[in-house]
Amino acid sequence: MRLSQFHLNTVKEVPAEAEIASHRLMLRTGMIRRLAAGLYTWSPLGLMVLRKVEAVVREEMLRAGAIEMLMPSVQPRDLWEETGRWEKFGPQLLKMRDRKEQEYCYGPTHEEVITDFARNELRSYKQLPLNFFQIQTKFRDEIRPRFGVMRAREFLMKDAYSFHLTPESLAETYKAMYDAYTRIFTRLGLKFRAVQADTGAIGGNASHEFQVLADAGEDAIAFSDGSDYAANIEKAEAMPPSGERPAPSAALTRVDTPTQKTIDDVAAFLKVAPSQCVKTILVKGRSGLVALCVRGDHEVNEVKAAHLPELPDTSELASEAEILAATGTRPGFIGPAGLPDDIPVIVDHAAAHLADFVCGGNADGTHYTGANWQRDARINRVADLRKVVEGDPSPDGHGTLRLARGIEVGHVFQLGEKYAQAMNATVLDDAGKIRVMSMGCYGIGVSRIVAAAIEQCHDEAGIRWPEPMAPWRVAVCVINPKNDAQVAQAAEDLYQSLRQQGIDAVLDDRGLRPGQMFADIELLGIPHRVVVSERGLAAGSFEYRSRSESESRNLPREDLITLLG
RNA sequence: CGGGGUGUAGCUCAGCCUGGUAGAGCGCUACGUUCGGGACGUAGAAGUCGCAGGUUCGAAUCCUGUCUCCCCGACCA
Repeated sequence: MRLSQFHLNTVKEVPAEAEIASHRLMLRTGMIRRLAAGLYTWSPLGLMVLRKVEAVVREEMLRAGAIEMLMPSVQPRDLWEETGRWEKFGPQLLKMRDRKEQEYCYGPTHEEVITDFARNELRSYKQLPLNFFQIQTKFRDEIRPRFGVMRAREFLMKDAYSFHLTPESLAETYKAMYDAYTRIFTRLGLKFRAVQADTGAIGGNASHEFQVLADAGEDAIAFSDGSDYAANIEKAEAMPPSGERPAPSAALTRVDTPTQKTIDDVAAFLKVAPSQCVKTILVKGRSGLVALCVRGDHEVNEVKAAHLPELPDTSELASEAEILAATGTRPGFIGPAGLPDDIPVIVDHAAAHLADFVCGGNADGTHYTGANWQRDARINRVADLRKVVEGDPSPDGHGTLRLARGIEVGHVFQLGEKYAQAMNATVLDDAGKIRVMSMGCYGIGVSRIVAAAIEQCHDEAGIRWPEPMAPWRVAVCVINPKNDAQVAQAAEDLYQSLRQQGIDAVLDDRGLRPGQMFADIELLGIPHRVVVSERGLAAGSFEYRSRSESESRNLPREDLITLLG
């Protein structure tokens, strides 16, 4: 490619609301342009990168035995009614009507369509297992799109869906996908972790997320420093403290805490550690309110709470009015001691291990000190309710947990029979018996990978692409081609011979001043730069500089080609 | 969904409080000088001030409505 014939439009300024590096750099390089909230146009430059990612994903999927197909982005309502997701998916599902008033949605995912395809196509266990994948645009009407293509509404996704007769076969493909994902992210040159993930409302046996490590990540992940244990913080198990709970030694005493509503305020006011306090949160249960108790220095893990039999799949905080009606007091002064009998008290392991603790007094402006379980406060159930924190023991018994931020770029999932059952996707087994198929699904956020890579690989000057993702591997820059036909010709020759050797090179023949040209090439993150100038020509060499090095070196043509080849 | 902002030239923004017919920087066009780290000079093109209504002699500016986009919150008592 010659840049003089390409469309490149780099800019110096970006809107103040572009907060994170990847968003800013994608705008500055012109890779993307915003069309509306969460909708972006990929410019020719941006598309080159997107296609490179896509190519790696496709190659590895094919290598792992998956087969590609393409499904419609617009999907009819009745399919979604079959799985109950027309309602259940919520407002993220973009719904629309056609001229006949038929209802459709823009596909946020394709389980329904593929399952429909499979039930029509597949008749016999002999056809299984099969793993179909597609790479296409999907749409989710996010509450708050942000960070450019990181959390866009429309995005490019690779989704694979596998079909099996047995759980063993599913597990096998799951493993193959896990390995393929590991290869994909490794090939792309990203620092990532595969972490255990919550299977959520879908259930199923196993699920892993692939997280690119970056401070701007929206997910928190926990990993052990003594083993390869890693999990999304939603999933990471908190181990119960060892040993017996200490015996009570203090008397239950009501103290005035007129304005102290938060744990930090109460702890500071009473001069105790937050870890000696019990935090009580009232949520809406399946019937009536439910009290969740964690230690003051811990936080409730919503996802774990949602697994409690007392709570619906998505729990919600009780409103102040509901709390007042149920307990006669306001948020900030709720505690397990003396709570009305009809409110179940569910206590986290760590909180249940406390003795002589501080908790809300169930009367405005008061707390208790010296509270003790059983003697003063009821426990209906002890459970793992909290988010793990740095320094917690690893659940696998090896090492302690550390926390990091991650960007979820891939997710593998054993769905089991959920969708196949709902949509009656069956085959005959070797005994001629009708069997519901087992399914797995495996997603990769292709467009998100582009942003995640920039998040991980950039510096002051711009992007520093891992080679497999760079729009071009090598930029040949010409200094003052108009003044010297020999220089222009030498650059042209070099460019041609690089191309002939299969080296992915671009010729910057725009005739810009050097400073401007170099700044652009660095902003774009081209891994290798070669400068062709009168000076170098006279010396019989080319000036080479790697994007990751601050010094350039002069190389004769042959050495240069060897280096780049 | 709640709160707060925002919308002015292709882009990034100022002007609005205190009403008098629109500005800067970048970018763009032409010419000249310059030419190895985002050059300089001269001249120029370019905006129904988001939209609708109102107040006023007069509205980018004040009022009402509406839309857009952004930020924060929507679970830590």
